[in-house]
Amino acid sequence: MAVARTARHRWIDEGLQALAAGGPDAVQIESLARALGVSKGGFYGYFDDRRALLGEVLDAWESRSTERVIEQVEHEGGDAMSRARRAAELTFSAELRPIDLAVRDWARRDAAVAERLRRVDNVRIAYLRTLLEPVCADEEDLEARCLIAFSVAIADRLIAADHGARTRSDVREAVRRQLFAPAQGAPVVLADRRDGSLPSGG
Amino acid sequence: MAVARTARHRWIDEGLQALAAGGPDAVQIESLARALGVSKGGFYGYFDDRRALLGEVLDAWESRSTERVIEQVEHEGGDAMSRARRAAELTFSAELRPIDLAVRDWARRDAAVAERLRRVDNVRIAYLRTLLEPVCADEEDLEARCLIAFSVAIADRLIAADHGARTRSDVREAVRRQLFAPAQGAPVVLADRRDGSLPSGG
DNA sequence: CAGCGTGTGTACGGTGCCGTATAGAAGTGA
DNA sequence: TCACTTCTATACGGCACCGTACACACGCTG
Repeated sequence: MAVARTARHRWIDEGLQALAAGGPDAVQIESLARALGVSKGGFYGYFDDRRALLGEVLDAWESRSTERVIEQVEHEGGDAMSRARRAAELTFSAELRPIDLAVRDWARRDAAVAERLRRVDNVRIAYLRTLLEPVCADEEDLEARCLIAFSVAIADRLIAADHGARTRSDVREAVRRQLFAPAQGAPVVLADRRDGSLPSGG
Repeated sequence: MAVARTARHRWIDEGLQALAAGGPDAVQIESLARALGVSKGGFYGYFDDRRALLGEVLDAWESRSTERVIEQVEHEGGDAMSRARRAAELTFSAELRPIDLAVRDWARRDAAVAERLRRVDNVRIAYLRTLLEPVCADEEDLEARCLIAFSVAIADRLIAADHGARTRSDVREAVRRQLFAPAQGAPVVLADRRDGSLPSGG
């Protein structure tokens, strides 16, 4: 059996990069082949067609941006605010963020992609809820804060506006403090859980 | 002089629709021609090439989503919160929102588009500042609230997550109330300006 | 060193789009 | 009615991409 000269996963990785850089339309077999330094000859040995590759590209993105991130964050530990920041860092890292944005745009015009994105976002928000729950007054407050946190994280690179003397990073930090500030109506015992421990659920 | 059978602006309008539906790559001359029920023959009488059309499509979007919106909102009046809601409604209307999102995605890979978007977003945020300024404790608070408001408005259709029993609209309303709640350190006189009047600047 | 299987390079037909050329149709003015 | 101008339909060459066909080359296996 001859050795695989261009491994299957290299097509997927290259596909992820193309998706990040130019959206699904930019995931072109001949273009990926050029980037890999090969011809497209071998591609159809691994994948049925272009659609099949796009599906596997989405699979790869889905697993990398949910399970792997949460496992990593929980493994590192820390209080709720620093875990939230770490989760955001990992989820919206330099490699994953552009893919995330490309998938969101894609989801606007492809129902199957939208369904995948819904699964991913629900996993992410469920995790975010566990981090924000201790400082919130009630469920409505919790949902509002989750939506804010998630929206700011996503829209960050989509918004082009300036903020006077402040940098975007300054403003984000202010938002973060506000998000983790105890609600006026929240129980003091919860508001004081600054060590990041979750309510023991009793 | 013969009458224009397919007016110039019809190409631009159709281009806006195509941009909204499928991004800049979907703004194809032959495709627009089919949608207009003509052939592409006449197109090159109005525009040099495809790039020229895309430029004018962006011009149209830019003017419709800044000046026209603000004029309309100021004309209708109301307090700050309802004016903010109205501005969001107009800016992110059923026709304009998909264009907005498409332009944001486009701006990630085209510097000229990014520069246009920056202009547009700065106009929008400058207006938003005038609405939020009365309830804010300081400039940092103001910038944070502006970023939140803008991010939630933009990310709304990009986020696919559910919110348990609540609808997205419920959660957005909760965010809105929080955004317009007077800051704990804010001057009472400003917090009470619920009629929407701006500080007279003295 | 043969013989084989697997991955790859190259070539091909098909399709869809861009931009140009050119002829014709539709309206205008004498 | 007859030029004349202006817009449009059609046809064309060029290009880039998809998916297939086929032949070659590598590297195992005996």
